[in-house]
Amino acid sequence: MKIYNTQTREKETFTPLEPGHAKVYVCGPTVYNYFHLGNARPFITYDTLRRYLEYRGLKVTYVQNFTDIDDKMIKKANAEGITIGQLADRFIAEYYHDADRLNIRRASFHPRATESMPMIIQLIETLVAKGFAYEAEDGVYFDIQKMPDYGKLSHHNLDELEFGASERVSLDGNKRSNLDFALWKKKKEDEPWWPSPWGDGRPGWHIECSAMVKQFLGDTIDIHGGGQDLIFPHHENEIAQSESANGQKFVRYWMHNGFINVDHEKMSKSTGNFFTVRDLAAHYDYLILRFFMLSGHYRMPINFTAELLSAAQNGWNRIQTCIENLNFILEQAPAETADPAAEAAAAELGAARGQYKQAFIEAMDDDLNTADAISAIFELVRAANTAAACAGLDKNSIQLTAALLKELLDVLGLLSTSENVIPAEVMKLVEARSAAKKARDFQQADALRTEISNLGFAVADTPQGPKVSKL
RNA sequence: GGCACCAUAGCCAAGAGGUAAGGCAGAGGUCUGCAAAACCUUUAUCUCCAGUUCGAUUCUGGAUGGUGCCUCCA
Repeated sequence: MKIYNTQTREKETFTPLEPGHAKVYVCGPTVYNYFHLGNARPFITYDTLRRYLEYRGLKVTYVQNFTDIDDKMIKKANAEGITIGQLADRFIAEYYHDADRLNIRRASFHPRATESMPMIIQLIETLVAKGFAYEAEDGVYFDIQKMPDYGKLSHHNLDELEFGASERVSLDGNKRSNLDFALWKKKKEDEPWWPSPWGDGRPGWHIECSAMVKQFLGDTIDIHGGGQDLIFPHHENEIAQSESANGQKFVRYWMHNGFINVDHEKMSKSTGNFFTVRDLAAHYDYLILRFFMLSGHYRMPINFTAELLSAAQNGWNRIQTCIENLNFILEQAPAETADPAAEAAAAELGAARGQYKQAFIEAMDDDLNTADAISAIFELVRAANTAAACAGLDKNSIQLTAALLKELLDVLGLLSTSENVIPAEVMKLVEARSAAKKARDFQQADALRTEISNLGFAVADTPQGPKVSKL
């Protein structure tokens, strides 16, 4: 598989450091609110990466943290008169509520920053001892001047960065350089604190991730993922901290996803143009949101509009209907193909399964090209629909096709688990309608169909009899 | 000022140095009591200019337009 590495700006063949075992870390949410569609993108993207790596036979240790201590957490908790722990508990639960429904699998570890305090302190101690960090009046800072290759991920050099920083921020008296960043912030009023060798206080944001990576995955990991806005300074700073402290290469492949835009502008909490997944889920199935997201390449921006979501819904229905239809015709399908037409259909379908599975894998191997992978699924759907129109198609062909569709959808996390349960009440109406139709009482039949749809179900007439599905 | 990214049909979106996947929407048709679903047919010289090449939409340079990062941010 090839992965685009932000650091080298090239697609590289992915080989885990430890054969057969990929170590992946993804920056998780700050748990002070429901997450919005933009936040959901990395969760979905890297969950899909993880599923695919496992599909290809790798063991994956997958870590996604919860940031439960930072300015936003403190502000929100103080505003609500609760502790940051209570705030975190609440929104971690809300995270799982949404994430589970988006088919985002639970990570191997979901560490909370506040639970990694010993490792955070240990890392800072190491950095101070090695001379990469210094203590100032209000905290401990990383000394950028000690890190000559700082900027290697975002491809900035120190001079450029100094210039940019000086244009925007006046030098804070406690720091030696504008670019130095806080590892430890000494206690202020109304802020939670932890004891440390530099007095009571709390960790800086960047060190939390370095600490959790080290604690759960070690000094060198294979893949680190996150949004493009984290490249600088967050990931750059993680590199500075981890490599300076550990003396090892930190991350072998850096992956960064593009943004979700609204009216071609980045969706973000600060600009207020965001849609939470929870709100959208009131109008669209969670998996449609996931499908929508995966229908473009993860590094490209996605412009979000209601129209596009509706279009995604229609495409999604096509896939779901195909699987429903396969399941439906399976019951009455013959065990063996009898006539030549059915035999030909079965042969063609068999070829299509091979061809499109191959296409799916090639697409995913190419830097997780889910858009192409989904079009392979659509082509398989068309092949299945065509073959399914042939009445004599055998059970085995149908089963193999349905199984492959589900297999591929599952790799993308798009396998719907909800079963189509038809209440007895509805079935009764369906039977009554069939009887009315047989008697050529079409008025009565149509009236019953209306009644059925009022109960939330659709009935369609097929050569195999009436097919009922949820509206 | 610096560093990146993007520009493909009405909309969304892949893509390869040799005349463009897929989805949505539209039109026509087949099937159906009607419908639904499905199937078939149909809709693009890939922003512009220059260069490299036998040949570029795909490579290089430039222009124009859009976005992001350089400050919390997925």
